Amino acid sequence: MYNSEEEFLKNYDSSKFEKLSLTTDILIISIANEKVDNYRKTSKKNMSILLVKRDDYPFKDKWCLPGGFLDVHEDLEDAPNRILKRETNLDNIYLEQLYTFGDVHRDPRMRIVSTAYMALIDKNRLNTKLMENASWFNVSVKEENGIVTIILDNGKDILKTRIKKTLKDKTTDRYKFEIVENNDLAFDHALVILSGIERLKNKIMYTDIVFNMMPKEFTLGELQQVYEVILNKKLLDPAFRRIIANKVEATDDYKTGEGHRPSRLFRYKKD
Amino acid sequence: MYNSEEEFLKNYDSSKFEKLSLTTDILIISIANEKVDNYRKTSKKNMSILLVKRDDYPFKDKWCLPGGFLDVHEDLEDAPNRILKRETNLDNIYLEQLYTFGDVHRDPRMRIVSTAYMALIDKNRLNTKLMENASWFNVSVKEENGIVTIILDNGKDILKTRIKKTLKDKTTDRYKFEIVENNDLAFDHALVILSGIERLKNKIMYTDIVFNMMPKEFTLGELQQVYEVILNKKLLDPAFRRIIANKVEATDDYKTGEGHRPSRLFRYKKD
DNA sequence: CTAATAGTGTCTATTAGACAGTATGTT
DNA sequence: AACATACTGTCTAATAGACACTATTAG
Repeated sequence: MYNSEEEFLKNYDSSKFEKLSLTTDILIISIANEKVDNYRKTSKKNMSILLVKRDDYPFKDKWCLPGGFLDVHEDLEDAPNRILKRETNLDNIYLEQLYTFGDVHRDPRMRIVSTAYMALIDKNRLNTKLMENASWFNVSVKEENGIVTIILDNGKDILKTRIKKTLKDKTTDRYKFEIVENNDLAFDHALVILSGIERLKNKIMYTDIVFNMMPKEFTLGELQQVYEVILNKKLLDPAFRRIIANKVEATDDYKTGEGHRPSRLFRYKKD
Repeated sequence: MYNSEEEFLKNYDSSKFEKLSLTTDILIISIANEKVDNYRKTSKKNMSILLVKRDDYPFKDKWCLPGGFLDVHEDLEDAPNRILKRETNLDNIYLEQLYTFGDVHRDPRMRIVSTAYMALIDKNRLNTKLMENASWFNVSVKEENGIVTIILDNGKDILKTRIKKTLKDKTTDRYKFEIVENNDLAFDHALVILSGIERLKNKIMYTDIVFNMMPKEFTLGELQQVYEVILNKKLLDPAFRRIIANKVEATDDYKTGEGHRPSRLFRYKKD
């Protein structure tokens, strides 16, 4: 054969294995505020994700996650960052690899493996209009008897998916997801959405990732609401404040004009 | 353009995007027993991983993780299972996707993206000889000042790698790994090894994955040793027994002939 | 004044950490 | 008998859950 690595590489024929395409899909998660008519009540918070309406086959007119093909000359992580820049015009977005999906028939066109990422953003940072065909959808998740129902709502369209969730194995915390009902989401993107939501939920209590979705300054009530939206349950005030006490620092300002006692503004403590 | 999905798919030209190769690397982790000369002492346990010596370029004569190319006609998960079967002759091995590595220059031959998996096995299940060139290496990990030193030892070769570990971001628990020193491991496999070890370490306290590495019956002392090897620290007996109390059930048998009081045998409680 | 949220004190229950003690088979 | 490990009791510290109370503004 060859006598050195250089010689080997010079003669290497990369075509001997059949190649395939790799794409990236990105679940961009943020928090939406919904005004409530009662002037005293605080605005309701929702988890919201960015979807794009497909204007071409396959899955024409269905909604899907922003994504695209990995260029052969870019690092794997560069692809989601490039797409995030395109969709939001922002740099330095929190990005985390979620999972790589690679079933043979997940794309009807051809064999495509896709690495899914999750990005968290603070909507206040957005400084340009969304791309055409893109839209924020409020997310609501319900779980009953091992079936997760996800409802996505952008004010015009309401998308509904149901996913069966079963433990892969008693020894682990990993689930097998199977789409039971899905009409409006393209590809297997419902699975990516659920993976991301669960990842966020799991991590919120032992990391500081929420702060990637918060504005510079916020009240503890607002922060608690975000935790509650993500965890999908109410928290007790004193317990919550104990948990986040050493993650935040008080500013000298208050949020006033809310029809009730003003709330102190805090910021994320970085040191 | 096209008027239906069928028509679109019939005319789809999959060659318009440059394709690439995808491989799988598998970190197979198990527990090794090391006999101690003092007849009273219990045998020492080690974490051990399976490596393969490369007999071809690139990285000829270096050690690497078992792996291989993903076939265009198999699901992504099938590739690691196929390789596990080849290397161990076992089915139903605990397998978990770790991470997808895709830097442009991670393979000197060409652009290759690799999805890494972690497999956990109980060595007692092994019923055939290892493949030629394959060998179990005992693992020892030390962390000092953000530098992780991994030493792998199979009784003949001693491989040493040092990896710099820095938090990607204060808000998260994800680290950036950079290889600082590495002579004997091929590709970026040192990173895969560290990712897997850390994943196992993180999960051991809140899942039951250890039991994938345990024989059918074991003493609590043995089980505790495995926890200690993975966590890299001593545990207090009463605390340990509290934690695993409801995961195991006692058998009627004892392990005798050990030069000290016999220990009851337990098994994993599956219900 | 009142509705609505802000913010705190404190009791209790649960869990983790630590240490010391007793038990028992092998040589 | 002595060694090494098996196994348990109990005290203490730390943390989480629960409830009740006080504080403060816009209207």
